[in-house]
Amino acid sequence: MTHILVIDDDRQLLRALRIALTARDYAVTLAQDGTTGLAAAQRTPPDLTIVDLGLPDMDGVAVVQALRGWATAPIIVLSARHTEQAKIDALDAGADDYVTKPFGVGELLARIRAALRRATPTEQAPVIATAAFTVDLGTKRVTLADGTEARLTPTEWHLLEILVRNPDRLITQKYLLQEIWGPRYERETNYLRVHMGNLRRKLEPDPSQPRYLRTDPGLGYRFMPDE
Amino acid sequence: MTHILVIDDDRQLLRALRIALTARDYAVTLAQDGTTGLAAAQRTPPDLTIVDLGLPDMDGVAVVQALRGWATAPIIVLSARHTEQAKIDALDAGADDYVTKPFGVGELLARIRAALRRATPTEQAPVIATAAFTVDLGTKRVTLADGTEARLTPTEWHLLEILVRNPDRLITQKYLLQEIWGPRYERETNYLRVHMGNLRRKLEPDPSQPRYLRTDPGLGYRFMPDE
DNA sequence: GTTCGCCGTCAAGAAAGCGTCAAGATCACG
DNA sequence: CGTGATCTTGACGCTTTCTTGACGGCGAAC
Repeated sequence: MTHILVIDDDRQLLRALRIALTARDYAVTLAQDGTTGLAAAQRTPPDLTIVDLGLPDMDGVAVVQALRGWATAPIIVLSARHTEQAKIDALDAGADDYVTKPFGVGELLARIRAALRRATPTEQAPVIATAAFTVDLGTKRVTLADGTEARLTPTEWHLLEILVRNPDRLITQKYLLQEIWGPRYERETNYLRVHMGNLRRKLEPDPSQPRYLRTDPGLGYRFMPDE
Repeated sequence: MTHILVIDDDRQLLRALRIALTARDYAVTLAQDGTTGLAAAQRTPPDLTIVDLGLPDMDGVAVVQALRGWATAPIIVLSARHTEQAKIDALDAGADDYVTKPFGVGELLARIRAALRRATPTEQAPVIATAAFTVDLGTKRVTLADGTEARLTPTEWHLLEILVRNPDRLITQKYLLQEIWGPRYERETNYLRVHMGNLRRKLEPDPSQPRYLRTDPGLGYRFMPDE
């Protein structure tokens, strides 16, 4: 059954959503603030998350960012704010949709259907192995050839995850920057160079001669698995 | 470059969108009614389509359905209608998002980014093969007949990609210059000669007697596949 | 036969991109 | 409030790539 997590502090809205969603045969989890919501998401990862921007303990955008750190399931943001900048910020933080209150339940359900429809149904094998290191996307760990574990920073992990999920494929600098830092950082190719350098130092057998994390000058980077 | 198709009959809006989108480095195609829009989509499938619900010749929902018949690229619906049922119908027809007029351009751009972000990066990877080299447009790689990989510069790749996507078809110098360097460089045919020469040196079995990258004197170039 | 336009080639200087380093700035945590 | 980890930011050499101008070959027009 499709599992939906709702993070909102409006008890009345929570109740209405619970009824509407369970009636449509969704499994629903409710949370009234950001911290419990994130905890619930980590305990049992939902197939879709609905987040209110106006939470008592933290900003909704922060919740979206935290979720996007490890989850790929769709996120729909609810808000009473109508300002354009709020929408832009939430969407750029990684939200899939933004619905302004008040809204019709029917519309929200339709947007949920739309978001679920395009969600990748196939969670592929989350372990990528090379001769030099092994990446476990499930447990978020990288093990080196000698058995020791590589300690990656959040940014490094994010970078590695994108590359490793698309073996052999060229990932453009623009895409990486947008995905990791947001569209405003499209031109900060400095960031990429620094973090890619750190990543190579931790993973590559010979960091000065990258074997797995290759640069395509002027275009981007790519992860090259063993033959 | 990411390609966006806009189907709308509001000339003023079309103009505004064209300006905003091209400024963000999107390639834009405009259509003023459903039939020409669908034809344009079929001719060169866009990476994202924006459809107005109120078209002169057909209902926007019908356009969405027609597109969804064969295309998987994201669709964003624009509409002045605020009724909930209209939104539900459009979303259930296969639209990815629904934006009600009037809207801010910034918001639309953010929604475009969101839609493109989650678009399946696993779009089918066309591979063009000849006896001398193989071009993989998905991974952006060129392999020579002897199995080695050809290292192309960004400009060379750009040039090759355009030609190879249009086998047997003549591509004018003007088009190539506009596409790669921008409209101001229409007369710099020097650039083409130099880079085409480099490309031939890397790909052609006998660079002085081009077999695949042919010159049509005075007109332009064309890629000629085997047989 | 000459002239003209167009093309391919070459080489040198200019520009841009890359990896690296190190010094602040920022943040999380105790 | 201090500490350590992480991220940002700027600078530096180095290499690759692009631009730019010049040259000669070739064919068509005259």
